[in-house]
Amino acid sequence: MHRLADPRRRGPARGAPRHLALARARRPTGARRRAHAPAGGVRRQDRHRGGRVGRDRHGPRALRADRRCGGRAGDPARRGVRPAASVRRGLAREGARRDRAAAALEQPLHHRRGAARLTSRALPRGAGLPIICGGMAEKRYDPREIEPRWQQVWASERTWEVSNDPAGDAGRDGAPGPSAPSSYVLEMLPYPSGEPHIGHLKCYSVGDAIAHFHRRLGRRVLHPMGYDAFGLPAENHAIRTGEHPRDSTAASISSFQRQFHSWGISIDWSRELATHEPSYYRWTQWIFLELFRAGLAYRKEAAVKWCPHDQTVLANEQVDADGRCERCGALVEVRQLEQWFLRITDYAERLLGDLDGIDWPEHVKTMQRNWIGRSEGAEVTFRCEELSIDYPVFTTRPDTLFGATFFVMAPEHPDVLRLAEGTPNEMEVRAYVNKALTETNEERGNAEKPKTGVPLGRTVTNPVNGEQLPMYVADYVLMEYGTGAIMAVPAHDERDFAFAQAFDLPVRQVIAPREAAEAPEGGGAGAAGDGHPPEDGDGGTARAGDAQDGQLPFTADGVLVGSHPDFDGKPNRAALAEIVAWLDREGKGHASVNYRLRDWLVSRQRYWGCPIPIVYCDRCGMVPVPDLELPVRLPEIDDYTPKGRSPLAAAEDWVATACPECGGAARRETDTMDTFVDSSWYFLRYCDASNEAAAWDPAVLREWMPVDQYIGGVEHAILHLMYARFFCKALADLGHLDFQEPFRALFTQGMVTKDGSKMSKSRDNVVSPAAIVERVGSDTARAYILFVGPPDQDADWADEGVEGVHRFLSRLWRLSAETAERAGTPVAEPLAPEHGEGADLALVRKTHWAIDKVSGDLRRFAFNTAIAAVMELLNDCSRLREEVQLETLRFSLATAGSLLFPFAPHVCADTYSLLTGERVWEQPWPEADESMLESDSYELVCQVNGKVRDRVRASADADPGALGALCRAAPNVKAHVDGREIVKEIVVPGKLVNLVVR
RNA sequence: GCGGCGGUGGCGGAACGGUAGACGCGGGGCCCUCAAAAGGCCCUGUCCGCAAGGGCGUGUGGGUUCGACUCCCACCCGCCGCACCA
Repeated sequence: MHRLADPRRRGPARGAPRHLALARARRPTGARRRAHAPAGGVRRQDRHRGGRVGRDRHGPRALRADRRCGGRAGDPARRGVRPAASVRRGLAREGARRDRAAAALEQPLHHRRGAARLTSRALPRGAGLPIICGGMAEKRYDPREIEPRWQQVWASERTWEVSNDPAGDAGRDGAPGPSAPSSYVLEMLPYPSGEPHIGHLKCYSVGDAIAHFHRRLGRRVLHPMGYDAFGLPAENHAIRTGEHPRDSTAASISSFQRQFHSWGISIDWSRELATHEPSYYRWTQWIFLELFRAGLAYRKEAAVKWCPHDQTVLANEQVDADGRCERCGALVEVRQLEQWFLRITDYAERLLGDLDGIDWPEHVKTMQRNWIGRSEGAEVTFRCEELSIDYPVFTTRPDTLFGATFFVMAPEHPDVLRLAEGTPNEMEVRAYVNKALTETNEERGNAEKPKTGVPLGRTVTNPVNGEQLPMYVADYVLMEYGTGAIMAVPAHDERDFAFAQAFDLPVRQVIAPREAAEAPEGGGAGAAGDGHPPEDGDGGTARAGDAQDGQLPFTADGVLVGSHPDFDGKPNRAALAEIVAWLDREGKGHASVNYRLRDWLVSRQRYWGCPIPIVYCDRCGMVPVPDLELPVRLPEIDDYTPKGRSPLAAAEDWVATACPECGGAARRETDTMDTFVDSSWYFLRYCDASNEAAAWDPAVLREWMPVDQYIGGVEHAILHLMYARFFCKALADLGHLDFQEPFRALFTQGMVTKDGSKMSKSRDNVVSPAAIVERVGSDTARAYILFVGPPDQDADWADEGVEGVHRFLSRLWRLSAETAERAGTPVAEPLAPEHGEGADLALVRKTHWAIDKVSGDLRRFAFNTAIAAVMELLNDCSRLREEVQLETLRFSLATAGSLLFPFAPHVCADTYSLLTGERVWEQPWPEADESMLESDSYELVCQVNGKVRDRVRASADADPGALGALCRAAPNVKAHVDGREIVKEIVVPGKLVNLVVR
């Protein structure tokens, strides 16, 4: 229920010395107060101001006790009934809070008396005496005063903290009861490098709006924050400047903390974490070992992507389409190295299938599906008789097996040199392989490039017909996909066709377009051209160099020809399944599914990352560090310069250790983990952030997980989101979690651009959030960024638009403050005449309309239209201010503040408090009165042949016949009908009437 | 090439198949002022018209419908992701 009474409802006048409370509530702040601030107050503030990660935290229990001492014991009954006493108490509390908050503020003392009290807060620091006109002070919206004041309240009261025990928060004001549903609202944790940018502001503005909305819908909301603190930028900075990554990271983290506070984001700071703290990465290491023990983390030598600039290997996902390092842009090389991998491919099928059950944007799901790249087909074995080696190949087109005319292997294929050995082509093959391996992805990975390759001088047997196919090595075949070898069917594959043309190889068509195949013998269907399809047997073989009149390669579906009597004439899709079954029976192949997804390479030869907790012992091999010895701490080193091996190798004392199994001399693993490992489980840790005995307590996780709403940029659509999903599934399989998907719903916010292009230092178009907040306040900045357009789309930053939103907030504050002053005592339930009529009714209706509109818009992330609706409401308040009763105005303005609170919390907390004496965040979300959403008459649109010709007033309960008559009678309708025959009359009650005339 | 998203005033953007352009910016006019800032009021898709009113308008061309920004088909343009994936 909406706490604010609809002014139409009359209640008994509240007695009570509210004015006393008011006087305290309004007591202006002053610099002198700081000196006299109660010790308790100061202590509380200090506890929060630093906010350094890893500081001593006071547990929830201590916190609750603290609060009770303040006489704020629970009052569950408050939600239902609202005795006047509670109003008084609330206001008294407000006064005390303001006193406490005052300590941080600098206000000239002479602003502290009498009629100027509102003004005193409103004037900028250092301004002279307020301008008094007609006994009423001019009011001015001053976010620089308002925002810190409310931030202080939220910080000192730890307003946004939630306990893991559903009963644990029951004592606090506005807190939902123990039976309240929980809600986990999470924005992707920031990477602390430098200062927050405007994209952070957008992301956290979206998340905060959702968090506030959920809270006020009565849910217990978990809304935590942390820092993804390991990573290359901090390390590269260290290489340049010598500053320890820990120091530059700490500086950046405190800058993020400061700004998050100044933005007024409602964060539960008691759960703050940073992934570089031993108390966190201890559990990252534990998870790694769990995966290791389960065989999901393993070492293997492989051709891996190597960044020559960062001197480290990269995950496939960290190499962009041009073959460049995602971080530094250097061209990536391929190296054969032994590295750590996580077996994400084991989860490919589930990662794909489970996408169907989560509420994510379609384009993100699509990206993940593409990335997993599932292909169904068959694995078929080709045998090289000379060397007696079987070569399985994967194909999605086993229906074209009879059209295979050659066989190609990737240059990286381990057998290539062996196959060529002793053949006349040996030297040529060697040269080709060397060249291919040193080429960049960019040079090699271009489909437009002419096909190159070298014959291996060997053949393999096509299992379906025993034919000998010449073998080639060519760089268009990739080692990473399938088996690194393919059967080539030039007639039905564009790449094979191009290769066949370049090497003048046979092309044999085995699938013909349906219509051509069905055409009578010798008929001029022409689709397959002369000589195609072949009559019988293999008459369809031609040289690729022959004229093909553009018919080949033919990659569409059709019917089989020239294959095998059992299959010829059948549609290829049907034949495909039969051929696979036949291969299976004959032991020559079997159905198979292939994925583009590769295992996740997680080791990095860098310093600033989580150490891999493995020890190498000559006797025992790879030995995991025992759980009790975790964390394996990152050692101190002096030289971060990349040398192609991990900088940790230089820390000799650290590397040398005893084998946990045999006690003998052993060496530590010196690689660190990819930072994406750190961020693949942080959302679990928030739930139980101070647990020192385990990464989490599964019972606690049950309370919060999975995340109800996850928010972040699309740039993480593949990497982070895929890895986090993988971790959940793997940890669930190991019995540590009882859910499969970490993020029930996902929202991806668009970029913030300036003048249409991405903000960047080189373009010199960076808008700094700190500067904006300094100039116009965080409410304006946050509301603007949500107002400028749909949050999932890119938004262009325009300073003029910011001014517009600032004007809006100014008007809201000013009108509210004036109204509050005019009305005198703030009342939680503004009283007004029993009924409304005229302007009062209109404004009350508009208010309920706004409640309905904003509620609906919030549910669908349409923040821009939600804010627009409040603007409309305020415009009406402003327009009707002289015509409506004071209580109506108070009701509408308070509601406006209530609805806008999720987007502009400080100013709304302020106006709501001025008008009602209440704290808006403790109020339930308003509910629209259905009966106020429709009026008893409306404007009926009158159309003739679909064109609007007139508008008339219609009564809401008029029946369709009456509406038709009303329309026909409308003057301008008459003019357009003009004696013509009305052939049809469409009546849409509540909307319009359309007359069809001839 | 494949997949996804989008194309509406001078600009950002609104519109369950039912009054296209909410809200904001920008622009114009006026009020307040000695003046300005701030604020307030009015106008603002386009063309014709003194007006009433009318014509034209949501990338293009078709279609469905009493009625289409919205649904269907074909195309053009832009952005994003993937791409020699067998």
